[in-house]
Amino acid sequence: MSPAGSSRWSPTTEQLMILEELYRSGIRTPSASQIQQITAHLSFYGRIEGKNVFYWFQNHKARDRQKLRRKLNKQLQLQQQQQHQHQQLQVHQHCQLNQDITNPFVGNFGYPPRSTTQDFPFYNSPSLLFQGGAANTAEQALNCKWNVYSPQSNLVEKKEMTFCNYGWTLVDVNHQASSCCTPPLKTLDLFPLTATRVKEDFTTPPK
Amino acid sequence: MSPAGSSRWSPTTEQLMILEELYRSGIRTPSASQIQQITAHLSFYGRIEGKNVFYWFQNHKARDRQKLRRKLNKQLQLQQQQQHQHQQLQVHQHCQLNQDITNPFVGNFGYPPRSTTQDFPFYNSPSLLFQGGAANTAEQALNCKWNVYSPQSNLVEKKEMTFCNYGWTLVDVNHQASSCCTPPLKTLDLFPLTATRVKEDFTTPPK
DNA sequence: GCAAATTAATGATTTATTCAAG
DNA sequence: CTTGAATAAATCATTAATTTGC
Repeated sequence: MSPAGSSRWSPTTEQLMILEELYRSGIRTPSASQIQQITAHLSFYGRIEGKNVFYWFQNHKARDRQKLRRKLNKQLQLQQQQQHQHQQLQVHQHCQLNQDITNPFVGNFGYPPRSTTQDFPFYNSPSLLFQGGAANTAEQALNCKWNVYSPQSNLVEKKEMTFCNYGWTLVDVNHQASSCCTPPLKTLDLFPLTATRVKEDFTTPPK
Repeated sequence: MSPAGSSRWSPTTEQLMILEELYRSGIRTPSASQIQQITAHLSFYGRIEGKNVFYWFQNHKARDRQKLRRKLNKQLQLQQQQQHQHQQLQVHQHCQLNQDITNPFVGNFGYPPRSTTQDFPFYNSPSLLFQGGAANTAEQALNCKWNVYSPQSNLVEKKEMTFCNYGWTLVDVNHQASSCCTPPLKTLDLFPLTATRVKEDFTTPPK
């Protein structure tokens, strides 16, 4: 398939399933640390990098919106056609609606309140300096260490995660408050493999 | 001004002058390594990070295009007004020009041929791990070392630059072909402090 | 069945827009 | 009002599906 590494990443089925599960569970714009965790987790199922995760969510979100827009446009067109018929029947006057039906940008979808997150977005963000340990496929108790370089503080922070109980646990390495949106030393429920919540409709109301 | 570091970067006058000089000299979308070099250079004049340089060029380019577009639009509007007057005088017929004057996207500005550069763009790119040396303001012979982490090769490459003869020289650290657009071991002319070329018009013809 | 040729999906970049600090 | 920062939209480019002729 990929002789000596093809040019672009192709998600494996398992990776894709997990990504979609995360998306369904509400994740849209994962923070840098979330991306790190997701990447670490998914790298168990095949080659993957943080930027792939970043791009995946960006694209998936965008194309979701796109799909919704098109659907709404069709509905609008239908509605207007019906209105038109009505008008022809009722013989009514000038109704030069200035709504551009062909313009795909109709719905003003509710952007989430611009994140005041302290977590810098991925592309400003730490590069992941894996120090091995992730490729250790022999052991069941996987452990994943990496460094996070914060260009803001100019510091390198050590990170570590352990795979246990069929889930990843973040290990507190240097006991300092991680100043991250997710509290440290807690089992992150990023990977609800026991998926119960399947919200197919994520049409959060705009504004 | 900035008690313990204000939230966003403000370029110093010198930094700004150099950035503008670089821009005038033709740089629009600096590669990762260019950003590193520029950042290293400018950090001599004040606190600065790679992302600042990245954003600066992005914004400057965008707002330049914006300015040009507005100018062209005004010209077009004037032209059309004049045409309109002509038409009224010459009493001529249907001339429903389908050019949308209000549409700000008029000029098809010549995007540079999509970079086939091997150099990954900045946000996929190395974070700059400065290892000190840049703050050594006492000595005239400045030396600047840093590491470049490539998420693609998962390798960390050592880099080094030395300030001498009123310019920066890239030092070849590990003797491997840097596989970078600029040949190593050569004085980079990124900072033409002896600026002679002042091309105010960068209207490269489209396509 | 099976490749070459087309088309559809989708990963990766770049540009446009928006927000808010100063 | 200017402009650094962040995000969304548009675009490009490559891979996968699918069709087509044999």
